[in-house]
Amino acid sequence: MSDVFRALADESRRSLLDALFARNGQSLSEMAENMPMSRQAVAKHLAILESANLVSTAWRGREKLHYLNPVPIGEIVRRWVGKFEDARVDALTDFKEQMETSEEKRRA
Amino acid sequence: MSDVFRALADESRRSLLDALFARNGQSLSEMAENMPMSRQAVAKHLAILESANLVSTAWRGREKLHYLNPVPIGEIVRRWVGKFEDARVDALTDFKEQMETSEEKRRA
DNA sequence: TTGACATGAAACCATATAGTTGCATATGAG
DNA sequence: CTCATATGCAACTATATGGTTTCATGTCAA
Repeated sequence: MSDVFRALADESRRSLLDALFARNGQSLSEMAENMPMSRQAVAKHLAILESANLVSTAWRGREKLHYLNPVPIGEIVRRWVGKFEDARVDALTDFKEQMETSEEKRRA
Repeated sequence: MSDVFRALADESRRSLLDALFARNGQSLSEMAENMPMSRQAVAKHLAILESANLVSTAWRGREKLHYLNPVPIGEIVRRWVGKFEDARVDALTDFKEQMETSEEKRRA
């Protein structure tokens, strides 16, 4: 869970996921060509995505192919974030009430 | 967008959001009491959450009250993550096909 | 007014992170 | 076999990050 959020926190890594979304199964070299950094840097990012289970890999000869992970880790994120969305209306209510209370106090 | 993911990347900040989910409208001091770090550290975390628009604040006298932001930033995250979930099945298919191709090649 | 309380701000420190370069290893092609 | 290609690994650097401590400011209450 923590790994997933930390993996997604980096813009370069989100770009890599976008690249795989556009074309799945790319090799490291392929992906590195489209990133403004060294191959080694890209390899590190991909390793982080892999250990967060957002990407899975398969070797084909000397190429390491990268795939968006079929395991729906995204569900975890959605559920966690969704929990706060469910509280949205109540939060707004509480907020407004608080502002009014504050306003009454100020006038008194 | 980037701010949101970076804000959510830290465990302490997710705890603070959880705390506000449990009881909305807490003051800085209140929140700091339940965190294993100094008040100043908590203030920094809350500032980050605020600038990512995940939390909004209102002053009541000398207290600064914190609220889960009614603006549904979560939607952004859900939509971004959801995009990849939509690709889930295709990714799996591509992956399997790739593995089979690879297998045939190996045997050949 | 005075003092206690709530927050803000700044300097500082240790570690984590994102990147680099250089070299080693493994595999496919000729 | 030999060489070019694809990746891995390790050392190193700069900056970002999360935390601390100290001090300043603002507000309520007696």
